[in-house]
Amino acid sequence: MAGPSNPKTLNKALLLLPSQSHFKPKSSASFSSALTNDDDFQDPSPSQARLPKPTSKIASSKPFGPYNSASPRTSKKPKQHSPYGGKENLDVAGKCTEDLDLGHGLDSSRPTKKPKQQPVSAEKDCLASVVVEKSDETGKILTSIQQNSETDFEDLDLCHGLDSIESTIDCCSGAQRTTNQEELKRGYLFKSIEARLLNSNGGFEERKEEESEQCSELDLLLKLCGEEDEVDVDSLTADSHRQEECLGLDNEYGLICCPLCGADISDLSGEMRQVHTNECLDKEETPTDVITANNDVSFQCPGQVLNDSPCQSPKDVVLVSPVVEWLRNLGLAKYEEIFVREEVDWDTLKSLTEEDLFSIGVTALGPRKKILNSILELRKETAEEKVARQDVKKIVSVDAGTKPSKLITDYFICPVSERKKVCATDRAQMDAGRSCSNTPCKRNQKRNLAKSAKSKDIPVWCSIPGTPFRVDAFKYLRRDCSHWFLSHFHLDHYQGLTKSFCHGKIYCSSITAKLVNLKIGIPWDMIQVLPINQKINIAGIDVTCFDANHCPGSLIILFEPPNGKAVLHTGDFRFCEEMTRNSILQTCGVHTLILDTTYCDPQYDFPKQEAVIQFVIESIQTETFNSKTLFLIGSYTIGKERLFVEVARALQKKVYITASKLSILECLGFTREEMQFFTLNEQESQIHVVPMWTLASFKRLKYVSNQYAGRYSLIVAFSPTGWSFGKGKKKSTGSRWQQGTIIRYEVPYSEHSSFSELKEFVKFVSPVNIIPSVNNHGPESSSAMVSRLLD
DNA sequence: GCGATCAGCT
DNA sequence: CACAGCTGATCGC
Repeated sequence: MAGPSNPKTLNKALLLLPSQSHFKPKSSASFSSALTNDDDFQDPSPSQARLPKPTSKIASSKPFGPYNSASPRTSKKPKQHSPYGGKENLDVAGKCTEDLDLGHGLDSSRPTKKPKQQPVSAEKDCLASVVVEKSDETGKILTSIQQNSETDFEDLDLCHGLDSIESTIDCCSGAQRTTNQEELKRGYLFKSIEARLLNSNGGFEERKEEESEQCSELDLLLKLCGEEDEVDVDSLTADSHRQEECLGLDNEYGLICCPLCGADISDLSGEMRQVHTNECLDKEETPTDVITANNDVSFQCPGQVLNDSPCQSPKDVVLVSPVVEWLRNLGLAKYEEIFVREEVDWDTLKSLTEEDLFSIGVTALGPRKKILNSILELRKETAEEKVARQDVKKIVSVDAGTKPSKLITDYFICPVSERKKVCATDRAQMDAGRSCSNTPCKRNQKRNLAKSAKSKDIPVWCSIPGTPFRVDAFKYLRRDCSHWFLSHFHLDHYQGLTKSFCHGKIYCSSITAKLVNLKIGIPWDMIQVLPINQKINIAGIDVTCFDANHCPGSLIILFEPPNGKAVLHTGDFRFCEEMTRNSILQTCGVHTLILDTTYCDPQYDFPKQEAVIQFVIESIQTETFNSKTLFLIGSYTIGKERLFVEVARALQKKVYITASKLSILECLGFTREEMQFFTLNEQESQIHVVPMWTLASFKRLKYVSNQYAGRYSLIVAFSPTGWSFGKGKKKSTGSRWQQGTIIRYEVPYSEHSSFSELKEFVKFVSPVNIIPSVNNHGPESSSAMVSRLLD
């Protein structure tokens, strides 16, 4: 493995852009000359033919805002609230029109929600010291991070008689460290473009080489670490579940055994037992009847003698005793007070989780495990009773066709409170399974097929091996999971999440949490906010989140299950150098990397965001003296904010946003200063932030143009997307399109990693196993992507 | 009538 | 091609 960064690779893209004459912002003269030519495209490119031809329908369309996302063809209802109109406005405006004054700009006296910014713990990481110990005898290198005294020093035992080298992150950051810390202080997202651009010039390159020198020792260490975990290309695409091995716990008081491998799993939480057993099941393909036939459920392993431990007889424990009596039976009378205070009744008791116990004050490991074990028994018994009363066939038919692990799932039953609810989604899935034969409509059959497929196949990149967790898997809601992580608030990741969600807890960043609450209506008590750069424990598994540098609130999540095989899920991310300086990422030793492979192809080697931002700034700057030019900057629901915020900052101009956009921006942790860059008064700015699809076609742009016919004579639109740097557009940093008085730039502003960034990240993480999460249509495409990354 | 979901579209 | 999203139609409750 090479060092954390390769200066040449990093700067290649940056150097590309300024010299591209093709992509240089046109001067005012160029824009003006455009005005004299009324004909269609002046600057055609190979894919021009794909653009829709302008039609005459536009003029006759119903009233809707110039930036309405609806096409003129489909817009039927006049929903106008502002020039932007449309559903987007109604969605949020419906909730907040009263406190949004569309006629005025951003009134500083208006109470604006100002969410606290994410804790800037990356800074802390920069300061964390690194202790590097080197063994002359074994050649083994161990890097351990001292941070918050939470460091696990267990591994240090592996090294003895070592020459200790103490170094700090400084060795890696050098002169840049100060800059980085200052930048971080300004919040994670919006760094000074000026500072960044300075870095992107020669100074940056020189500094990079310097760093490279200084880091050579660290590079060597990392390289050696990498060699310990050599990548086995053959195994890269293997089913991640199969790679999990059963833990052979050596516990002389073994209370509960895995029914498959025989390992003592009494130390694991209920969910972890479920995970363990599921994995054994997947691995060994043990006949399921071993489990299901055993209605009198015990934790006996096949061929094993049941442990006769006194505290594991559920029937003894239950005895219709009240909670206090139950506690006393467990020898945990000292917790009576807590349980009484928290009003834990018998039903509540059965739904308690490890986190609950922690939060009410049962923090000691021993009692906690004892209680959990016993609760598990209680649940099991309740489930048995329920199953005996119910029509078993019905349940079996629902599960028919699912993997054997489904049956094991029932073995380690979910909390009672959750099972009691029959969720809409589950009902839908059950219906889908039942009603195939009685739906004559072709479309219904199709839909049902899709649904039953959905209920079966959870993509490998949504399940975290070794844990009971799912990531961005709301399309695959199932009752066998109660921990649902959401990496960021983009539709393709939260799809399936509705306000009727009742499958457990949602884990996400604070920004995402606000949006999930605001836009979907998920109540706060179903959301757990995850801190950044701080290890926490969820259901017995260490979880650490990092800023993914994708959209605001996006996370990279590190899972460290008890089996020692760490899983790093990138969600959607754009690699940046700061990631390589993160001490936790440097040392966690990733086994499985679930990777955002959106641009996993060498053709996608677009420039750094800073360079693109600078291009847009310069383009606007050259023309802003002309008050009859309207600038449009495309944006997603969330995403691409940095572009227009930096434009506003550099030009010291406000940008116009819609009310709905404002309500979203208010969730994103902008500073008061940054919020001042936005205005709801379209008269106040000639720079407008609009939904991306407004810029998608000239048809729509022409509609905008017509709406502003009196006020603006030229429209310059910036469509920021990584796809502008794709097939047929090689080595171009973007493309320019023109139709009459409308100019559209497709600028390669990407919030996903470029191909070279992906490679660099993979080198840095050095995982044993890679699972592509995008464009992964099966083993073939998956292994193709992986080999490209390792090439 | 409403929410959820899908196909079709950009 | 398809980032991430919008729309109307349809279905079930």
